[in-house]
Amino acid sequence: MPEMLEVEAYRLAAEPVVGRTISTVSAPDQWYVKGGSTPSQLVEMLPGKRVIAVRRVGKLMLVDTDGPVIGLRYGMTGRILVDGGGPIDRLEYSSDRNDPAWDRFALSFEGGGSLVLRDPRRLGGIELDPDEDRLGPDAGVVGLAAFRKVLSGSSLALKARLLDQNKIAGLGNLLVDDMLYRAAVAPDRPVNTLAADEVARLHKAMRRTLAILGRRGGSHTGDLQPVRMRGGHCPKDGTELRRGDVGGRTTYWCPLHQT
DNA sequence: CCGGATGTTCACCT
DNA sequence: GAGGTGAACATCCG
Repeated sequence: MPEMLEVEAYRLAAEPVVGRTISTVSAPDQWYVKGGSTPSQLVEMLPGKRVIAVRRVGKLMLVDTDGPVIGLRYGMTGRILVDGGGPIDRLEYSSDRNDPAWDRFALSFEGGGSLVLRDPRRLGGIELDPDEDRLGPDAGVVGLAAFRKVLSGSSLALKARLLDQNKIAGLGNLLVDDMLYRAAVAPDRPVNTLAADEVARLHKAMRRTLAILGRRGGSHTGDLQPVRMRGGHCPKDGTELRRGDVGGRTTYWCPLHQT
């Protein structure tokens, strides 16, 4: 997905629909509607409801209404279109084509305008009243003390724990690799071997990574991104990067300075 | 043609 | 329960 930086861009783009009233709903894909709801329930329940706010926790976007909360997940290739336009035209690993056949969910509003979720690979989803409590604290706001709790009581690999949305919400594959690169910590370190100063370094690196990549324009603008390939070299010291599977995801890191 | 890509969930192991 | 693995979803790119 879009990781949290992209979802935040989507959230911002959706702000203009706050205050509008939903007129019609399109949910053509049953598989895309999660959490035990059915497309027909959405189509019945949402028209007439007014949008109160658009929020985000981690990678989950939440549209508050005076009825149910609408939860939007973007998977890896989901984009938002608001009143016909989108904040991100080109998405890494998605399609440059722009086929309305990939519209998995759409709201139309009284007086005009729309909010559309366009998702080629269909990895995202819609859920009414999603359980927000299952998510860990948002990576953008979590403080050092809470972050220490995230990284405690487990022998799991560091990267696997950082990707666990129930422990800390918002980080994806690219953001984690870049923050670990900056923090100079190896992704396969068991969480319970991290020293207190390393955890502090990770927290600082996470915040810097989010700020810098946010400014640059997204999760794909990390320092590791240009060399994220077989045979890539560390921008810091020129060492050939290691490539491996950590936490079930392809991972690149520098074997020299990330320890 | 094949493998792999910003993700999540579920089944099935140990 | 914790943790690992592989499959599933569908499309594009090298």
